[in-house]
Amino acid sequence: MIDIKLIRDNTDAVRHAIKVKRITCDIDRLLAVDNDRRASQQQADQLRSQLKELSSQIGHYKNPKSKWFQDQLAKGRTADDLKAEGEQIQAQTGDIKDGIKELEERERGIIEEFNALMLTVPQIPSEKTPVGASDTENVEVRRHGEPRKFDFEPKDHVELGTAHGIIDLERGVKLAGTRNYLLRGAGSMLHHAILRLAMDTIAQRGFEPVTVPVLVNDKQMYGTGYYPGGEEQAYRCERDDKSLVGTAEVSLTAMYGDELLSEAQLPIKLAAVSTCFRREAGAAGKDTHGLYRIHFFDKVEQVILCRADDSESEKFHHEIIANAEAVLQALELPYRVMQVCTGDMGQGKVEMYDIETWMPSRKSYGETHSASRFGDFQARRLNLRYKETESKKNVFCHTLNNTVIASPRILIPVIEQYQNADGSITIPQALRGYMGGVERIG
RNA sequence: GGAGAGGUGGCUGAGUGGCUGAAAGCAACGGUUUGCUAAACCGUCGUACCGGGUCAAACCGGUACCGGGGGUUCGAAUCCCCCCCUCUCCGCCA
Repeated sequence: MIDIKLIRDNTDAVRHAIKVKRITCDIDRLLAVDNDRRASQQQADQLRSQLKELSSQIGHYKNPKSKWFQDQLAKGRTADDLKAEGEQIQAQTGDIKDGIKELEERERGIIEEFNALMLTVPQIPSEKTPVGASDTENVEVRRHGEPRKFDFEPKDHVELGTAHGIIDLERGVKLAGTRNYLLRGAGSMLHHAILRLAMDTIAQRGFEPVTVPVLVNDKQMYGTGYYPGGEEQAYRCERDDKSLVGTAEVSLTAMYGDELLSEAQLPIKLAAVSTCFRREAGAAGKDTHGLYRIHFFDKVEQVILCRADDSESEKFHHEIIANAEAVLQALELPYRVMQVCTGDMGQGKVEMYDIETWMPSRKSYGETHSASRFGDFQARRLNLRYKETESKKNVFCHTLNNTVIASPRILIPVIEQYQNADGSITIPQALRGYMGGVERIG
C-alpha cells in the first residue's frame, strides 16, 4: 500500500509504475472512489456534528442535577417547561439520524471498494531499476567465482543423490505427491549443516535469531503483500482462515505489526529458519526435475525494519545482499548478482536483486536468493510504525528482506560442483564442522 | 474442549449512560536548579481521516476511535448480541 495523498499528487508516477511493472490497477476508478469517499465523509461528519450538538443540549434538559438546569430554575423557568423544550429538541433528531444512516450505508460500500483498490496499487520502483518485461531483461551486476571445468562427464544432483541414497524422490512423491522428496542420511545432515552455517553467519552479523510460526493469520499475508494476488501460490487452511507461509519473511516482517516502535529501537535485524510451503500453481511442467522447484523447503531468511529513509534502507539492502554472498563465498560456490527489472519485481518492491548460483546440470545460473526493499509498502499494510524522536510524528518503517540460504535448492550446486570423477561428493570445508568432520560422501 | 475472570492511550491503571478523548502513575519531550552520573521541581504530551491554512510546517475547525463487528438510545468506554484474544482452573496431549 502506498499513501493515497501520493497517489493523488503524483498520479503520473503511479501510472508509470503500473505500466512498467505490468500490473492491473484501475487508478482512475480509485481516484473517483476517493473523491466519493471524501465527499460522503464530509456530509456524514456534518450531520453527526449536528446530532451531537442536539444531544448535548438534550443532556442538559434531561439532567435536573446539572448546573445548567439549576441555573434555568433560578431564572424562574419551571421543570415542566424545560422538559417540554427538551422533548421538542429531541423530535428534531429523527431526520438527522435517518440521514446519517443512509450516508453510512453508502459510505460502507465506498470504503470497501476504496480499500480493495488501494491494495492493488504498486510501489513506485527506484530510478535505478531497469525497465523490462520479464526476467530475461534483468541486469547482471557482478559475478563471483568461476564455474568449475570438469575433466569428466559430470552427473546431476538427482543421479548423484539417488546413487548415494541421500535423495529419495520416489518415496517423497509416494508420501506427498509430485514435487516432494526425502533427504536421507548424509543428505539430511548436509541440508542441516548448510542451514546451520547460514544461521550462524547471520547471527554473527547482528541479526536476532527468531523461531516463528509458519501457519499465520491471513492478515499477515495481506500485510506483507502476498495477498491479494498470491492466494493460488499458498496453502491456505480454510477451516481456520490461516495460511502456511511461503517464507519466514511473512512472520518476521509482520512481527511488529500494529505496534508503535521508538526510533531508538531501529534498525531491527531479524533472522529465522523456517519451512516454506509453495503450491507452485501455474508452474505445471516447469522445472520438474529434481530439487529445484518443490512444494516445501527450508530457508534462513533475514529481515530488516529500519527508519523511513531511502538512503538508509538502500544501505541495508546492500548489507543483506553482502550477508548472503558471504555464505555463498564460504561454500565457495560461483554466483552472480542480478538487478531485477520492473516487470519481474512484483507489486510492492522499490528495488530487488536476485542472486543466482551456478548449477552445472542446468548449465546456467539458477536463482537461489532474492533481496527486496519495500520502502513503506509493507509497513503501511501492517501498520508498523515508529515515533520519530525529532518531529514526534508517527511514521511507517521501511522493510527489507533477503534469503540467507534456501535448501535443498542450494544442494543442487553443492552436490554438483563438489562431485568427483569416482562419483563421490566432497563436503565443502565450511560444512565439515557441522557434519562431524565428514569429508566426503561415497 | 468445559468453567470462570479480563481486554481502556507508548506502558501500568481508574472509570458502569450526558459535565469523559478519557483520572493517576511511569516513560517521552521542553525548561529551572544542584559541580559530573543521577535526582528534584515546573510545563508539554493520543491516533487516524476530512476540511481550512502554509512553499512546507506551526496552527484552526469537524468526525471517528476505550480488542473487532453489529444493536439499543436524543446520547455508549459504560447496556445487549456475535466474534477474536489473554489469564486462571479442569480435561486431553508432543
